[in-house]
Amino acid sequence: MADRPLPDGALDLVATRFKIMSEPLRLRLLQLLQHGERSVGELTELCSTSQPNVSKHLKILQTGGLVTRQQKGNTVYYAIADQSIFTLCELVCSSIEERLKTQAQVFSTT
Amino acid sequence: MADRPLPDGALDLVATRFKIMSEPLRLRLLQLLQHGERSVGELTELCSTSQPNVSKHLKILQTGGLVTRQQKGNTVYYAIADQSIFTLCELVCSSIEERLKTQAQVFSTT
DNA sequence: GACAAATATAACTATGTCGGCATATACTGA
DNA sequence: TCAGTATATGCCGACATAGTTATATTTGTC
Repeated sequence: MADRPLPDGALDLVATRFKIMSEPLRLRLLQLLQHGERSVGELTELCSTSQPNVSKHLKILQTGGLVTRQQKGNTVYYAIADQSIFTLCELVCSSIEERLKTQAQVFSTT
Repeated sequence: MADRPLPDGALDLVATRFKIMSEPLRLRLLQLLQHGERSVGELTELCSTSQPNVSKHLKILQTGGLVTRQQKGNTVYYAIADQSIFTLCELVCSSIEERLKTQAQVFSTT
């Protein structure tokens, strides 16, 4: 609720965070990790895309601090690093839902 | 708090919203509109970029439903359509802040 | 050490996006 | 109607990004 404008350099940081979350596959990965860590192999199976592609996106998520990486023996497990991610998604979902409802009403002029 | 996963097609919609908010200039425009409508000319002056560029980004914001457009005579006023935008930004800011603090602690091993 | 499995990286292509410039459109007033 | 102002659009070049394929790297097993 603080009314301070975003600090000057902060705009870029915030934009970067949003950009990381602006790819459907990355959102899907986050969603798959929501209830616990998963290996790259598991994620690849669940995403119907190539393993290199999954690795690349996981790296982006990790670099952005959204996900943590832990190696156990031969396999690597990724996990959510920041639960606020899901709050963001819920907020956006609600906003979109409301907008679509409003748009829909335009057509139901009884 | 609902624990339902995002509906299937929703991922793309959410990603699209995040993508719209992933450009510094667009965030800047939203910030400038936070306390009331502004004309394209005003926004252009405050953004140190070209007027066509501002118009283009405003169109993207409008198409995404983040901003409304109202024409009064010769000038066009844009305004925030969805206040939840700022909640998103604050959440991201807090998250980044916390992460940076954590990273900073690594260096202060007294 | 040799092999197999899991993950990461590199090189490439195709597509998307930003910003600038020129220009078109819309409105106002004389 | 003509000039002037405000905004939008089209085109272009530079650059970033997603996905694929091939390959490298790491780890565990024999």
